[in-house]
Formats: sequence, C-alpha cells, structure tokens
Amino acid sequence: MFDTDALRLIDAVARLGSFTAAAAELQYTQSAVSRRVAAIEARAGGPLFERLPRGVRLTPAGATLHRHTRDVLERLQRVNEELAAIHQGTGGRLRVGAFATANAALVPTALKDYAREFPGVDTTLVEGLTRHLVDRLDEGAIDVAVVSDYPAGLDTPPSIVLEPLLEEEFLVGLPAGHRLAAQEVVDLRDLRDDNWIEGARPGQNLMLAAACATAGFTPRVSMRVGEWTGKLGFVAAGLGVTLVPALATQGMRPDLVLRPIAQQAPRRTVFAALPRAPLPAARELARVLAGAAGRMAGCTTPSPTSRAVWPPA
Amino acid sequence: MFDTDALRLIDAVARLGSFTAAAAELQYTQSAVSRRVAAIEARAGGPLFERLPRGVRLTPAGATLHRHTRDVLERLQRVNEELAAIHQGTGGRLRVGAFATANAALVPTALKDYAREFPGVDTTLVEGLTRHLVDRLDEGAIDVAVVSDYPAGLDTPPSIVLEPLLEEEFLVGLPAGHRLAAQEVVDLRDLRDDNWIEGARPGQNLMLAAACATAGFTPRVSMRVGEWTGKLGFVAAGLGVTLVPALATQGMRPDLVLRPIAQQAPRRTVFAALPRAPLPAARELARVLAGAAGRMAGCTTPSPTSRAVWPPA
DNA sequence: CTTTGGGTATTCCATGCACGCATGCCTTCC
DNA sequence: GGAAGGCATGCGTGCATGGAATACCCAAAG
Repeated sequence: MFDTDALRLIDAVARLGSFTAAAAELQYTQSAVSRRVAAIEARAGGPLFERLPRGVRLTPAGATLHRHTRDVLERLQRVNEELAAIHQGTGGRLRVGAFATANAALVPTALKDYAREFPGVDTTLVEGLTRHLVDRLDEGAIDVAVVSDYPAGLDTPPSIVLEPLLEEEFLVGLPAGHRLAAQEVVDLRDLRDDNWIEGARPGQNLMLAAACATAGFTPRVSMRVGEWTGKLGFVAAGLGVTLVPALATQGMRPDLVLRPIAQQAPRRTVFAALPRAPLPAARELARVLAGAAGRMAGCTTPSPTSRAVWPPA
Repeated sequence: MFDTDALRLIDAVARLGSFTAAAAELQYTQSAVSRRVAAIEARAGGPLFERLPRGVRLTPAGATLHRHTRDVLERLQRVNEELAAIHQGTGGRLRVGAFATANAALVPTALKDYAREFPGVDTTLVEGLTRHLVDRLDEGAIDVAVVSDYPAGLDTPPSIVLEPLLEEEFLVGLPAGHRLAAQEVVDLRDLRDDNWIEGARPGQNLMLAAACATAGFTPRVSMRVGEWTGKLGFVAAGLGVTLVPALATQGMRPDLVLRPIAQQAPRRTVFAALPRAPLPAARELARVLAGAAGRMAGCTTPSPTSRAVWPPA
C-alpha cells in the first residue's frame, strides 16, 4: 500500500513538475525524492512520472494515483482538524442523555445556549431513566447525562462523576375543576381520599409513597401510567391527581393546575453525570446546563435548602 | 499526520476491540501494537482507546478517527486496484485523438470493438489535426492518436512511434447531377474548368494542388471551407467539386457522388501514434485499430501498393 | 564541437525508528 | 489464592530512509 509520506511526495512532485522543486518544498534533498519515487513506482507496478529533459510529468497511472492522493490527503487534514476540535470542545459529536422531565425545559434550554456557543458540535439526545443513562455513560455510549438522585440514591460507578445542577421540589397536579384547584397551596392530607396516578416504571412510586407517608396516609393508587403525556392526560380528564416535578411545569398543558405542597415537599437533586475523563465538549455542556438550571422556575441551587414556591413570583 | 500503517492499526484495533487480536491479525506482536497506539495517541493529542479490563474501546475521538480511517483505507484499496487495471490494460482511462475523417468510420468501429473487449476502460475522444494531435500526444494530454502523413510528411518527435494502419486514396466528390457523375472513373483533367472547394486549414490545399499538378493543370479554387460538413454541403449544392478521402465515404450524404480518379490518385497513409512507453490500453487500441483498418472499404493495407477501387466490389 | 546549466539517477554512509523478546503489572475469574 | 488474559515497558537489533557527493543525460548556447 502507499504511505502517507509517499502520498505527500507524489502530490508535491505532481504539482510542481519536478523532483528538485518537490524536494525543496518538502525539505528533502533531490536524491531522497528520486529514490523514494523510484521505490513508490516499484510498488505501484509501473512508472508514475515520465522523465523529461526539464522536470517530470505524470503518466496516466500517475495521474490516477494523484487524483486519489489529493482526496486522501485532504481527508487526513480534515481528521486532524476534527480531532483538534474535539479536544478543544469546539467540534465533534456529543451524545447527551437525559431523563424525561429534564427534556421538558432544562435540556432544551441548555442545548440551545450550547449550540449558540459551539455551533461546530453535533449533538444527539437520548431519553432514558437515570439507571439506564448511567449504564450507557459507563459503557461509553453517551458522553454526558442529566440524571436525578431519586429514587435509589444514585449509586454510580467510580468511573462517573456527578455535578449537582439544581434541586427541585414536586408539586401536585390537579385537574382544572378540582375542588382544591383554587387554593394557593395544597395540603397533602386533603388528597388522602383522591385517586393517585403514578408512574409505571420501577422506583417511580417511591416518591409518592414517601411524601404521603410524611403526611400521614397511604395513597390510593388507581393507575400506573408509563408515559408523561399519558399520565397528565389522565389527570386532566379528572381520573386522579399526581405529583409533578417542578422542572416539568414549563409548557404544561393548560387544563392542569399545579400547586405547591403545604408540608415538607418531596425534593430531588438533578445532576450532570460525566465520565471521569470527559470530552471537553461534554464538560462545556455541563457548565451550560448549570447556567440553565439557575434560570429554571421553581428550582433552587443545590446546596442551599431554600423553599420553592409555585407559581413563582 | 497519520501514517497508513497507523490507519490500518487503528482500524484493526477498533474492529477487534483488543490490542492482542489486532496484533495477531496484522502479524505484529502485542507490544508493538501497544507502543504504536500510544505513539498515535500522542500525535492525535489525546487517547483514542479506552482501556478496559478486557480489551479496549474507542473513545469519541477514536471513533471519529476510525470513521475516516475506514474511508481512507478503502480509497487506497481502490487506488491499488485501479493501478493494477491500468497496467494490465483492462481498466483506467484512455484518451484518444483522431483527425476528423478518421472519426467518420475507422475510429468508431475500432472503439466499438475495443469497448467490447475491454469494457473496463473509460475512453474519451478528441478531434484535431495531425499536427495538433502529435503535440498533445507528446505532452501527454492524450494516450494514443490516429494521424495521417499528409500533408507535411509527419515529422514526429522521437518520443512518438508510428504504426501504419492503412493506406487510402482520395476520390473526387461530385454533386449528384454533375455531368461526370455517370462515369465509373473520373479523369481529373475533365475537371480542370470546375470550381474546387478545399479545406481552409493550413496544408489542406497541398493535396489538391499536387493531384492537379500531376494531371497537368492548376485547380481553380473558388472556396475554402473549414468544416467537413460545410465542404460537402457546398459540393452537394453544386457550387463545386472536391477531393474526399476514402475513409470518409462511410455514411456519406446521398446527394453526393464519389468517383475514383483515373490517373494516379493522391494517397495518404494513416497511422496510430503512440508514446514510446504507451499505456497497455493504448497499445491494445492500436491493435484493434489495425484490425478495423483492414475492414475499411476503399483502403489498402499499408505496405503493398495495390490500387483502390471505388465503389468496392 | 564544446560548454554550460538544469535536471535526474546512483553510490556510500549514518541515523533513527519500529519491531520482537522478555517481563511487569493489573484485573477478573475459578 | 492461583491462574489466565490483556496492556505497558526496557532493551537490543535490523531495516528503511534521508543526506552528501557524484555520475549521467539532454538541450540550448557559444
């Protein structure tokens, strides 16, 4: 096969039409070029340059080779640029994972900011539960993920580092005509006899159970719905009430009423998860996510424990 | 930049997911692969493979590189195949030049045969005067040319070799209603008072002048027309008579009558011109041209001086 | 015919890169 | 705890590659 040095040599000789000139351009001596070309021609199976009294000229075989040569060299140049871009975080592909609620507002906001700052980065987004996202991150299928610590406390492998983004509380979601919809704040105990809609996936019921336990009752769960849109649809239809994380309130359907919880509301923390040696682009996105998190309504920065109010002032 | 060996190594490791396996495939030792990969990663500016307990895995940067790697290697493979094809004469591009009359029948016939025998060769055709074709051939712009020795005796540079294809004679072209059109053979002296149409390009009048000089008169030239179609159009319209090479009789317009010349007809030899080191494909085409020349009506093989008869029996 | 100049081919030699071998170290699995 | 699989590393060597000098070739000029 042909060496890249050989390709560069072929290109230079073809462009300049002379061994001597090519040698000057590539910082070789003429003799080196001569011998190298001879070696390349031997490997190519025939002469690539026609020797003229003054300089050389491509043979048809040489011209064929030269055409490909230019493309290949150009391609290698592009590879170098892309690698440099990847290492600077200003290019390449970035695969992002996020749980469903984060995709309502936080992640879109952040990705919009990010795309403005790094237009060269090609981002793709996958949605999944925290558990799943951590696994994908660990196996390198995604580069950065937005995850939450609830439920199950987020046992991440040591190869993954977490950066807290925000702390959010859960609100109750009521149908528009619900008897408590007029109140500014809802006491969970007033909902002890209502039907509750909860998620169908494993662990998603822990949050509700814990909150109601704090309030001193056990919720009557009438339905388990996997998807968010379906869950909210059932609530809007008056079939029950549910817990809604504050992050999901953006763009909430108008026939639903969200009210903060009177007693200690269930809370969870949202993290950016990165591999221990993340892509620069991933690290940048984590930074942008933190900025976007600060602008999310109804959420607080992670460390302080200030109370969330809904709707925000 | 990246060496082709490096590219092959990257590809093997990425495909097999292991230094050891890649080493086995490429007939290296594991240690060589390890150090080579380390060197490549240093040049790439960052790790390309993530080391796992069992084997390795591409990092995003590595994946980017690998994508290009495969394309480049594939391309180099294609180059090799093309070069092999060129040297066997079974592929590549063949640039053919021919003078106008040869393009009437000889060259199309030969190219048709040639394409059937070597379907892999991509042929292009340029038309031009012999002088021009020889220059183009000398500078490598075309690979083979069909030229004639008339006029000017064909002084070719030593870098070009000529292979005689055929010897053709010139006929007189008369309008359909001409007073001599009924004769089987025309005596040039009967045309001493006719208007002659001749070519406009330099040297094209020599043939007519010589022929008429042999017959003992000087032709009255009424018009000079550059293009063949125009020339024949004028003759067909009854504006004059002209000389027509035998090769051009194929596909001649029906309102023209061609008649052999009674006295010694002007003749010319047609050659295939090749560079001293021709493409195998060019050499093959020369062979096919010789075959086609043997089947051309009104022409003779070069060495014997047999008289041409028109129309042929 | 000789000279000169621009270009390529060839010979000799030094250098350094890359590979193989042997070994070390880590992790996982039995 | 031992065995096995896999990557990293230190050392020695051989071959490829480039530099310097020179021979060679051709064309144009004197």
